[in-house]
Formats: sequence, C-alpha cells, structure tokens
Amino acid sequence: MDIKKTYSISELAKEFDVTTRSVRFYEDQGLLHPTRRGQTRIFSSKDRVRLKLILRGKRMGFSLAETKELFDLWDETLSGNEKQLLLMLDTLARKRAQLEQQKNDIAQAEMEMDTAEARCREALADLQQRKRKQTKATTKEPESTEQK
Amino acid sequence: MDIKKTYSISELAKEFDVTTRSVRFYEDQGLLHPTRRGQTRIFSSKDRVRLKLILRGKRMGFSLAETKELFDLWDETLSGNEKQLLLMLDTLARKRAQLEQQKNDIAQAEMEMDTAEARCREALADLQQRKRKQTKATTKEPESTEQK
DNA sequence: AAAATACTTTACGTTTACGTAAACTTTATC
DNA sequence: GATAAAGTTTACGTAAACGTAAAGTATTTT
Repeated sequence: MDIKKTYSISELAKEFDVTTRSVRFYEDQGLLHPTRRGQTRIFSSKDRVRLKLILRGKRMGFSLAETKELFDLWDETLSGNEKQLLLMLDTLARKRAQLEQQKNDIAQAEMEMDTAEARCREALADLQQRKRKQTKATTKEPESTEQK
Repeated sequence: MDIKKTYSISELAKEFDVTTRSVRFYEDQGLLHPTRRGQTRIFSSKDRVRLKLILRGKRMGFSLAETKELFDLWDETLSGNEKQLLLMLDTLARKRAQLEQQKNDIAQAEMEMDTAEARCREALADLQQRKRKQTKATTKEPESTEQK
C-alpha cells in the first residue's frame, strides 16, 4: 500500500537515477530480492525502500557490504531471539557513534569553509578596489592604459 | 609554529593511524608534497594538516580526487586572480549543498534508528516478560521444563 | 509478421585505494 | 663493524562498484 505494489527494473532505475546494471548488481550482492515473472524481475515496495536506503547509505559513505549487514541483521531481528535483539541494539549504538563522528566532521568542514569563503571575498573585494582605482586614474585618458 | 616543524612518514602514519603505504600513495596522487633529505621524505605541518583533511574527507565520503581538486583549487586561489576566486566561491557553494544533503541523510537515518531501536526494546521487553511468566509458572517444578 | 522495446545472462574491463612482497639504501644501535 | 630499524622504489595483487559489450529472449507496437 505504498503508492504501488510492484516495479520493473527500469522504473526503479529511472526513479532513483541509477543504471539497471547497478540494480542488478545490488540484487547480486544480496541487497535486493525481487521475485520473477518468467525471468523478468519484479520489485516490491520493500525493495524500493531498500534501494532508497542503499543510495542514502552510499551518500553517507557506507559500503554495500555495510548496508547489507544492516539489512540482514534487521531481518533476523524481526524474528527476534534475544541474542539477535541485543546484537542489533549494539550495532545501532555503533552506527550512532559513526554518525556523530560524521556530524562533527561536517561541522568542522563547514567552519573551515566559512573562513575560506571569507578570505575569498576579501581577496575579491581587494581586486575590485584596485580595479576601481585604476579606472579612476585612467579616466582622463580615453581608452585607458590597458591595451592588448 | 604548529607544535613541530617536520615529520617523518612513520610519525604521521602513527599519529593518524594509517599505513606508510597510504601516505606514499597520497603523495603519489599529488595530495601531499613532502620535501626530501636524500631520498627520505620530510613532511611539513602543512602536509600534516592536509593529511588530516584527506582523512576527514574520506570519512565524509569524498574521493581522493575530489579532495585533491579542492587542494589544488585552494592553492591557485591564494595567488588569486579574479576568475579563480569566483570559481572557488562556486565550488564552496556546491560543497555546502553536498554537506546539506549529508546532514539531511544523517537526520533521516537517526530518526529511523530511533524507531528501530524502539522496536528492538519493545521486542526485548516482551521476551523478558514471557520469560518471567514462564519462570513463575515453572517455579513449583524444580529444574524446570527446560532441558537440553 | 517485422521491427522496435525492454528485459535477460555471461563475462571481461575499469577505476579507486590501497595491500603485500621483493630487493635495496641509509641511519641508528649494540 | 655487524645488525637491526626505518626508509626507499618497483611492481604485481585485490576488493568494491559498477561500465560495457555481446548475444539471446519476450513482449509490444506498427
């Protein structure tokens, strides 16, 4: 009940702007589990969600293997015996730590980009200041001193 | 005046927990520029800073090529003609957008981890509830029903 | 029914970011 | 002065994540 029931490979590929090759590769690696009609793949909305997660994972620097681990863990967790549940909680905690690190990294990067940008704008202002002075100085001589 | 003036390859490797192979590779790719004493590499504190940036970039999912681009751009920017400066500002803006995306991704991921964790804890509580009931029910029969 | 369209498998190729080993030189230590 | 420790170059190997044909099947459109 998620907009639609099933998707073809090219529908998914188009929606998420990836190649069909990639989608097949993700299946090959055990991250997606389409059913088949004949030999044609049919993707469920669960697959669609997972594809979205895969891609987000990639943007966050996760490898396919890491993402697969999480998927598998989560699947096992649902039919959860206690050990699995505790393992899941532990994994979640570690992922959280990772995200914290990333947030710090991003914050740092943003700060440095702030100062970098400031310096840029300063340098730019300087250049334009000099340009204006030059224009003023050469205003009496038509066509200016600047020639080829 | 940054703690120290120069560093050996193994000093840097140890400090940032990478192999010397990686450090040499980064030089090879043009991301670090150690001088030489004989054939031995001598790294400056600028190199040290860049190594730190390289590694942070990696944690944020940047490729070495991307990081190198930024380094090169920044170096050119310092001796800045106007075009370079504008290009730098543009690049910074694009990187900022990228970081925004990442922050969104992280926020999403955190929310989903919250609900995942909640479900886990719920399931865990259920299990332990059942366990307690079972214990109570089997309390009259020593050694319980649970055998090998 | 011919042609275009969408899908499939198989399989070799490519880029990135190093690992690993071999063979050698220079510097520090005993 | 032997030997260990740290450095070097050269070069082949590898895992990840696809790209890129090639060759075939199935379905739809004209």
